Amino acid sequence: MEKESVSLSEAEWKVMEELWNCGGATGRELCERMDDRCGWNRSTTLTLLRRMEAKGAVESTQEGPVKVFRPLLRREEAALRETESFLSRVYQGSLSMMVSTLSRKQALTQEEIDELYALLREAEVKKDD
Amino acid sequence: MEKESVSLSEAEWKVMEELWNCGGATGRELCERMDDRCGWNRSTTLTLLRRMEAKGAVESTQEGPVKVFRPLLRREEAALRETESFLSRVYQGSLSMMVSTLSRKQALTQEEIDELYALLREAEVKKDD
DNA sequence: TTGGATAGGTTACATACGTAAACAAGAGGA
DNA sequence: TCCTCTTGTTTACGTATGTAACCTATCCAA
Repeated sequence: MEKESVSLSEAEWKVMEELWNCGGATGRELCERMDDRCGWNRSTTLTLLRRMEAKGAVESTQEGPVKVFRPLLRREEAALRETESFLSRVYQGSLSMMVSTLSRKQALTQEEIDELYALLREAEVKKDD
Repeated sequence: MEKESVSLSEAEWKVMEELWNCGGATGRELCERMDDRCGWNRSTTLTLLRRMEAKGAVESTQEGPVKVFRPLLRREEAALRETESFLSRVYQGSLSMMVSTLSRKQALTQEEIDELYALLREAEVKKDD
């Protein structure tokens, strides 16, 4: 329930991804998609959905003969939480240290660099509000 | 042994952090530090070291009466691997998407923005080599 | 009415992780 | 010599995670 404390495992992220993309889907639909995308067995998907409902990441409603699952977490919330935990674990919480590492390892393309410039400019403008 | 496939858990990262900082230390020293920093029991630290040795993240040598542990993974390698896995899990592999999210959530300080600019400039210069 | 498709629930099981108690072996002091 | 401190090893245990088989309730078509 405390959205705060909900954390998603690797596999759960994949399911959430689907849910975020479509807003909500029946168990059936989700099973099919996860099979397509990850080759999961139907049971696997349903088990994950059940666990995710238990931890408050999704909710489900019985609609006639089937269940419809919807995300309870917003993608950005989840991403932000995960990002913070990642940065603190690996880079002492410093985004700059992360980018610096990527740069040193030549892991930045020119495209990314350009996009980042654009983002930074935007971020600065926004600060002036 | 395949450094490629070694992945570190949250707790293991903390131990590696210590090892990276000092280059190597005896079990005793590590137990003390982890107790200081995380309040861990001696056994906890030693168990982690053993598991980490098993997965090839550290090595140990018997030196006289004690063991000395040293990191086998380089910090940057580990950080890079972890970063890639994180980005692909949460942001479809896109660093820009991550920064964009942080920016939208006002999670960037002016200092960070400045540092990032500097890093990007450096990265570009380096590309000209 | 009845047997196969459907949708979902229950149980299972191996591995990973956090955490530590219990145990053993060596070394130095009483 | 014997006890205790130190250092490390073994064993343990609950929870999380990935993965899925098996079971059950329904409902439709033959």
